[in-house]
Amino acid sequence: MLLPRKTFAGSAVTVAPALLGCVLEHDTPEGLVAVALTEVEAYHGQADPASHAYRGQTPRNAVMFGPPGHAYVYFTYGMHFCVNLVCLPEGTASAVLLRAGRVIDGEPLARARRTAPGPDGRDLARGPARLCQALGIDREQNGADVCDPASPLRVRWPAGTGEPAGPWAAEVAGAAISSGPRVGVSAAGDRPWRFWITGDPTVSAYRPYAPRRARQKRVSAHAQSDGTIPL
DNA sequence: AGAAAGATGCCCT
DNA sequence: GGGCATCTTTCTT
Repeated sequence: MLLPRKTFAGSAVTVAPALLGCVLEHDTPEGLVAVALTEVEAYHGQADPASHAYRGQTPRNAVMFGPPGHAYVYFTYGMHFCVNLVCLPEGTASAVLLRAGRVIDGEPLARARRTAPGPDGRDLARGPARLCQALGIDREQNGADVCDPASPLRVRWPAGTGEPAGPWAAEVAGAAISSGPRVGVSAAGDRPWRFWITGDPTVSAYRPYAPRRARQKRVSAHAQSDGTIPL
């Protein structure tokens, strides 16, 4: 069961933790690879100095300003792709960067796509660029509608579940959610807009930008009944 | 026109 | 822990 578009109606900061535990799958001629999302980051559009949309709309970030529920894929460092899911209505830019996941389907294909898969499956999709590599996501998927059942790239609830009534999908499965500073972000690095499944081995190993006193903060207990985070 | 930096990952020491 | 690979966007750092 795919996530309905209204899942992406809120801002990235509220949508990001709700995506943890949900499944991103990419169906290609080579086969299907699916990952359960374990780590995400929110980028809050033009109000966020770290967002690609901070300085307004450009050809590159146009998808971020489009309707919610679409994939914004960008190329970086001359060799890597990263994928975001767009939030908020058309005309506004807010997106969730998908940083890591656990491969739950199509592991042989994911392993074949990765250049340095490592001995265990933990790092198959650990890190935003590795996640894209494992799933075979590149420029072709920029703008893809992840809410469309006919789309090769889509997002669904965990198997056998529907929309969680109160808590988030990851918590339905008994996991706790943590938040902390974003990775590689110098501007606004203090905002705890990185979310991950507590203790999950597939969460990327990078330290937060300002790690010294930026202690991890548990947000699960602070979540409101509608699944949003008080800011 | 040109340059600098970037929401990184890999491999080597 | 650090250098390298290597390209696109954006602004003239």
